[in-house]
Amino acid sequence: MTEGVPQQEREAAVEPAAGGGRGRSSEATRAAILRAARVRFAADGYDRATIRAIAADARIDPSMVMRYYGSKEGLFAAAAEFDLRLPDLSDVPTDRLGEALVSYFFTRWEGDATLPALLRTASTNPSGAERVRAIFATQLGTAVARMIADPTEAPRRAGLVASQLLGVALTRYVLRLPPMVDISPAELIAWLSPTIQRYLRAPIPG
Amino acid sequence: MTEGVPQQEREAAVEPAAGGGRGRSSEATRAAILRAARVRFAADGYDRATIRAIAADARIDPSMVMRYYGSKEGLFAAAAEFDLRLPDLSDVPTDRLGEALVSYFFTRWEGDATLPALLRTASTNPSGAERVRAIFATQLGTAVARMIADPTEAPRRAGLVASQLLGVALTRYVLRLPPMVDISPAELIAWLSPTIQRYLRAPIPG
DNA sequence: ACCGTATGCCAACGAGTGTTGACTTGCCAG
DNA sequence: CTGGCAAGTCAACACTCGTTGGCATACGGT
Repeated sequence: MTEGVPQQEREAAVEPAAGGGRGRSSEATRAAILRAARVRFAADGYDRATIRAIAADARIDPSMVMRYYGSKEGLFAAAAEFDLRLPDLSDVPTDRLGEALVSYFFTRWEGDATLPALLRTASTNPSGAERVRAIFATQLGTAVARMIADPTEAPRRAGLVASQLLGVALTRYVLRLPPMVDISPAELIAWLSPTIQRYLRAPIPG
Repeated sequence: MTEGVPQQEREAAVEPAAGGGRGRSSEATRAAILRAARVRFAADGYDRATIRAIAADARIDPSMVMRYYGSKEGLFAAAAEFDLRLPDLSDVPTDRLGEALVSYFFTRWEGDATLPALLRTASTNPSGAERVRAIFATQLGTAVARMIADPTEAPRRAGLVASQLLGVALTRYVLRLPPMVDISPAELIAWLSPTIQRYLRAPIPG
């Protein structure tokens, strides 16, 4: 009763015959494993997501996971390849950067369970936490740096932005606090935009 | 190399002889177990914190944990007994409620590792998540209800407040994003107070 | 002195984990 | 047709986990 994913209906549709020339379909199984791994890691986190369960979802033997990805850590590393895909916001008026960033993050997350997976894992797994640190330092940090005048303020402002956005992801997708689940994305965007806007552009308080 | 707590120096000082009348010191061991459990759960989360490790920290046999707390779930339930201890803010001017709440949460968290433990656990353990939901629905929800005019808005506003405050706890104490770790509590309070103030008191946007 | 009882330890069980190696199957080149 | 090779299966190993029951020990009351 602690399962995150129903046991039935695993890997419904598979590619009939992947393109390539030689070698039957090793790339297809590789992809199937990765897909199943993403779902399981997302639902259960690193520790509770077992290789056996992932293999069962992908309808292959657990040993194939080892053959293709070396170890559970290796599989997770491949599954958690994560690109925020932050768009270019250079033509957004500076007083609407907050709204643009919040709106984008929502369109990105509502259909992709990778971020909750990352949060779930990073909470208990040191290498998962390191990965989140790297993602936000490089991707969000550099994006924020382009939005502000003094680049030395970028890390601090990016940290504040992350604290609010990850807080929403945590309460809405992971903890599932009812008020945060029930609220509509539009209303949430309206509430959050001024916050992010201030973290990005307001003068440093003191 | 995945250990959260160094193996040495476990349970340094123990009460020489707890007060009571009969029965040597069962209450002392009970407390020692609970203390060690809090540390381990805080550092490692529910899954990675093993009963054997907790028992070793408390310098007793794993079976004693079962005797006193029935099961690992029971131990966690006892260890995660969590009271936000929100103070009475009824005499705070309404335009400084945000600052008061943020300041309080900081004095509460900086010396107490229970909240990170709860977050770490709730991320992967369903009953842990349920506990967080209950805590914030009852404790924070009712506190917020007393701060606003229309009580029907309380859950939504409390959810928003939780998203920011838990986001800070997550990024500062669990993920340890460098910018959020390095920033001083005073500066963090200055940044966060307007956010919380708005979530508490601003008219609903639309 | 004795005994009941609470306190604690020890060894073990059963289940589940990641991981490994040897075996079987089916395809394509020669 | 035949040999080689990649894809996949199977059973098992070594380990750790939560949990259990039996056994030792030392206290307090009588």
